[in-house]
Amino acid sequence: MSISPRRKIPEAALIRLPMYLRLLGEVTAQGVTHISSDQLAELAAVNAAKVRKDLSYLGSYGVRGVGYEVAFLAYQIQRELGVNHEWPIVIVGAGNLGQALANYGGFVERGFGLVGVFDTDPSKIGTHVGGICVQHLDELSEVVQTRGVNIGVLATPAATAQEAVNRLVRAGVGSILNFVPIVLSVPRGVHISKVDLAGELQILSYYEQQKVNSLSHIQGTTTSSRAVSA
Amino acid sequence: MSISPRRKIPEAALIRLPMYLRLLGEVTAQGVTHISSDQLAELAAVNAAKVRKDLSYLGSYGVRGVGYEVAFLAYQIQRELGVNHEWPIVIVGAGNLGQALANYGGFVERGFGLVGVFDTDPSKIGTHVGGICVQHLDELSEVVQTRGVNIGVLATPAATAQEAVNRLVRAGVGSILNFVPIVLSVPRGVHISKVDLAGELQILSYYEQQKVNSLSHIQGTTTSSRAVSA
DNA sequence: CAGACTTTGTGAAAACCTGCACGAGCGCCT
DNA sequence: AGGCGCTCGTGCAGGTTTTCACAAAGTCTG
Repeated sequence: MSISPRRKIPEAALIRLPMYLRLLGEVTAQGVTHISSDQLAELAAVNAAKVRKDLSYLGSYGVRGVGYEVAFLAYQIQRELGVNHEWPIVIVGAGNLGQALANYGGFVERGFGLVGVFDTDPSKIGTHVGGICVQHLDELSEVVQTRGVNIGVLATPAATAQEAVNRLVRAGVGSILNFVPIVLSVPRGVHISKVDLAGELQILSYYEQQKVNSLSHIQGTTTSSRAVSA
Repeated sequence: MSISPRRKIPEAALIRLPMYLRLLGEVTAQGVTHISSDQLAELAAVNAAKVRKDLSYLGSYGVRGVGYEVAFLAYQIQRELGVNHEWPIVIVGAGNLGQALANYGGFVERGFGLVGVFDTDPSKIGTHVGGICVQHLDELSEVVQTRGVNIGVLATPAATAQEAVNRLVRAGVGSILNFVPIVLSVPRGVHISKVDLAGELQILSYYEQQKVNSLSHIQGTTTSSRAVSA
């Protein structure tokens, strides 16, 4: 009846699938053809039961007493993620980050071909980044539609991000990877995945601060206000 | 007895604090002095009860019937995150991504001053990125110790990432923001935060694939095997 | 000052995720 | 063929996160 699996994969499990897929690629390169949940768990630094449960959402592709066939499992994950074929992507915003992402080899390497880079700054338009000529944002819709783009990367300044998203959505993009540290509003059905670089550092800062605090708690409070400057 | 709050903030709540902090900064710029959990929830696109519970981990800083004083709340979040003072950071790996991160203004803007960029490639060493002269990885330990660096950013090729992490840890770095798509092993107490750019796209790809699948399910299975190439 | 109104902080319920433990199925060896 | 050892798939218990709902505590008005 249905070509694709019927179940929906829980978010928490979904997040780990790219990691499993990458690890399977690595062991394949080493000539490994079969792998147990224990071995994969070790490589992924997670619990083996979790690996089995994650993989069970794809179907019963393991063999009891043997493990998983690496190539077959990798294919099933690819199919479930939809990465068994290429996805064209566009980048909106050709600033620092946008340019770096355009040049980042990791995307195309994993099947995401860059087909457009857009900006509104006249001084950027016409320059080449990542083998692509930067176009004006007004061209976005045209490119998205002719190339069948579903996924966009947002790397504009904060002030223009929402407008850029509106354009992406209007053009037909259904999922957006957002590097701009603001909360975007999008219609139902459009997926946003956020990467907040400074936010990540602030979280790490919390853990480091905790260490400092617990140290000063033991030694007394002598080190508490030293580095407080602008 | 203790300078800092006694409780530990749950991971899930911690992740949202940087967002709240940024939003508070924005409303401050607009002249807002007080804000309710409802308003903040709207800005953050989350449930209001969640906002209140998140903030309650910091202490009882709200006033019933009134809301939160923006400046005071912002200060408390900053203090809890440890971002009320500067943190020096280093970047290891001066490739595409490393250079872009070094040039990325968002870090310094939020209190993370770049004090070193390291690589092992002789052709990179001596070049300037983000206002910093790229040094050989052998200099890492010296810089980390003299500058009191606790946080490092990892952006090397996959093959050398683990070795780079080992050096960071040995030098005394306690938290690492990892952009390299491999599983790192670190001693207990060292915190790793992972950003897998291609992985994020693969997750978006899943959602887009789901849309395609459900469409073809309704219309019949005609579109299922067209773009499968490469 | 009392009563109406607002908003916080938090118990309790619901939803979700993780990890253990074990039954079930498979291959191999004798 | 039968038994043994290995590993998957999953029910269940424990933990975490989210959401609801409401008492408590404050402001404001007349």
